[in-house]
Amino acid sequence: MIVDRNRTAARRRPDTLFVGSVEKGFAVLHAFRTGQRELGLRDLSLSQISQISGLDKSASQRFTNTLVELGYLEKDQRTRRYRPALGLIGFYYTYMISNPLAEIAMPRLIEASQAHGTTVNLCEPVGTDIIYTIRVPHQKAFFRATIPGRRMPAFCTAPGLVILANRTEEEAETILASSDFEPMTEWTITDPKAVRKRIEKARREGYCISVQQSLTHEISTAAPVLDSEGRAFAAVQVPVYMPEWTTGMVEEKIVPFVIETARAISGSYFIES
Amino acid sequence: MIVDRNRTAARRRPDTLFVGSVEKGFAVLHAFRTGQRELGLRDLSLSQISQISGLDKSASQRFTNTLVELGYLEKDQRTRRYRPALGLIGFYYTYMISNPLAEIAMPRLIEASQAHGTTVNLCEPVGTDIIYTIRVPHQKAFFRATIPGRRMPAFCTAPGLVILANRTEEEAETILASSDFEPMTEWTITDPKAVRKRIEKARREGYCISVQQSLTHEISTAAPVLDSEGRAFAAVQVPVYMPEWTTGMVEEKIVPFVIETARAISGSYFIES
DNA sequence: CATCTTGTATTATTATTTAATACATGTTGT
DNA sequence: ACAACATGTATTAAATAATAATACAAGATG
Repeated sequence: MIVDRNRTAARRRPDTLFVGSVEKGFAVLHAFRTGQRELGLRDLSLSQISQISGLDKSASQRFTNTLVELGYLEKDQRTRRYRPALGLIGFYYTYMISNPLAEIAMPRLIEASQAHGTTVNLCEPVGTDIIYTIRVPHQKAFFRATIPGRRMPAFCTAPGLVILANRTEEEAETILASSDFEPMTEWTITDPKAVRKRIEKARREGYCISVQQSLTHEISTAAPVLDSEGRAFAAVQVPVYMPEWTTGMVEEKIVPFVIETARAISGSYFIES
Repeated sequence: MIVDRNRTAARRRPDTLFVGSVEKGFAVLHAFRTGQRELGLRDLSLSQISQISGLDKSASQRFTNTLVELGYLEKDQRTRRYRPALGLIGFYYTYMISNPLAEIAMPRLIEASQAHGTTVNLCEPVGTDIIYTIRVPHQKAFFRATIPGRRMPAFCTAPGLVILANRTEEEAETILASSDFEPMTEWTITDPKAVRKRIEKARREGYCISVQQSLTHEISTAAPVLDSEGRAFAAVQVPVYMPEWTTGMVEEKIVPFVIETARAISGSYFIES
């Protein structure tokens, strides 16, 4: 994330209610996600933070120092490198505890996971991406794929497609228009036409199965969580792995309870609000 | 969290590398945790944010606006109230993905959960508290008790005590000295002498069982994750509930695999570093 | 051992944040 | 239904607090 230095100029009216220092602080934290994803680095030096965040050396220094003092970064005195600190995870709790969807979904996801012996996840859409908000892990998997908060493009994931399928035509098109269609695996379908066909299929069938679209060996199944108008605002997702599983087995054993779980959450949420 | 307005004066040397605006931004986010815990509020009005954070009206306005623009808060245009937004949960991922302990622990926790049919958690210490960093849920429980990022006082939780038991005398004393010994349930042991006895017991036995100390009906079992010097830097914890479980059953069925899982994580971590 | 890169500390400058204020909108009680 | 109050929003002059330049120290590299 490169901070827009001329934010005020770029906006219609200079936003005097926007505190740039806050954005810059987050830009530093954000550098760690980028650094991990693009360079595979767990910790970053000051100059790396500077490069990735786009902040100059002095700014990196000040914001990094600030974040260390606040407990959101920690510094290895030996290597002089920084890494995310424990203070960060409190924000997950803050979000979840005030999230009515999570409260309703959690027991249902746990129940489904236990009853069917698989991992069961909840996803919520953000821009062109989906985020895994709740994970109830049940098999070992790639470490990345077991952590809540992971972000994936909507266009190549079952939960993303199933949410797009249950939005208005315009909404879906807007999201697709700003998607980058970068492949995640060698099997990722990146042709926009093919992606649209998958969305149509998901709309007709009420669920979506993705094979190795975002992770090798993974068969991902998802069904939408709908509000009272039938608009998707979340998805239940279950991953299983090849070669133990085939799409045939998934259709028989996984699809029904994924749909059922998503429907149960939709129903409870409807009553709540 | 009340922001120290005279931070520079309060510190030995005025810290020119500390950006106060960042702290204030986090103070606003922090207000939501406090608001939820102390007032049970899911969303907050501007004036509530102002009251809880200690920032004045203007500051609350600016920082709240900023956080909304950055996607860390969302505003209900109807009620004009704010609540934590999805952007926040990315920080959990950022922390976890760069955390070697988590990577080692995750598959072991999943395995243990599956093998023994219980929830299995990992906790890390912060100041006088412990934080649940990984949760592998397996039974339904209080919603709060299923969310990673939850913070609890060390003195009244099995993982907290078992970590204190495997620190130096001074370290443990320092932490206890700044603990507030506020009871969490009507059975919480708050007498410092009794707490020290529990720590000694945990040190001798290598594990700790807590009955209804932080949550009613909960029997909590924990064992320490140790570094090569024998210092605890995390704990494996398993909660079960009364009356289905008794301490006798826990000693027989739970304790052995909690110790075993913690030991396995310690061992792998040792090899890694 | 010299050269380069990276991290740390200090400062004058000014741009950004600030707090006061005024206005708009909503809420409450009689 | 209206008045009185509380709360939210927008604007601005003033000055503090953040900034970026610079110098120095400490490692890394060849």
